[in-house]
Amino acid sequence: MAFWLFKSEPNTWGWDDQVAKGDAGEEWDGVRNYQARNFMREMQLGDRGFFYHSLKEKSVVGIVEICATAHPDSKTDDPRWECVDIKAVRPFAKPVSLDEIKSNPALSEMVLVRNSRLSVQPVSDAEWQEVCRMGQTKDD
DNA sequence: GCCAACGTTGGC
DNA sequence: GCCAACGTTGGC
Repeated sequence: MAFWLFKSEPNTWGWDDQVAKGDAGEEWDGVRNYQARNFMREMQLGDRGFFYHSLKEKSVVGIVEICATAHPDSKTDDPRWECVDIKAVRPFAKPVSLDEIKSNPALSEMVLVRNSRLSVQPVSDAEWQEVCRMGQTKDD
């Protein structure tokens, strides 16, 4: 299984919106960046991801699961853009802030630290485990 | 609200 | 195909 990170502005599409969609999940639409799209094409059913709030919060707030693999983005007619569907799995007991991630040497190579602008990112196994530990949340 | 970093666009 | 100009993102 692979791990990912999805970034969103909470006032546009936040964790609470994602939870409201339940197990049906929702398209991760609106991505207009080739790197991010290519990562979504690699995603498999059952892969897990972090849900990250940018701007004021700057924290990983929960865990999501891929519930549909890449398909055309319904919000555009441009065939270049695809997206996956994700559903909320569980919130973090304790949100993990960007500051905490940056100050943890084990996470210094995270894409979130290296390239803060990429909205869909891969996360390594070790990083996944570490951030889950910091968030005091089991991924099962 | 500013600005640095990055990606995209379009003229040549 | 290069590169300058521009727009967007997101941390500060």
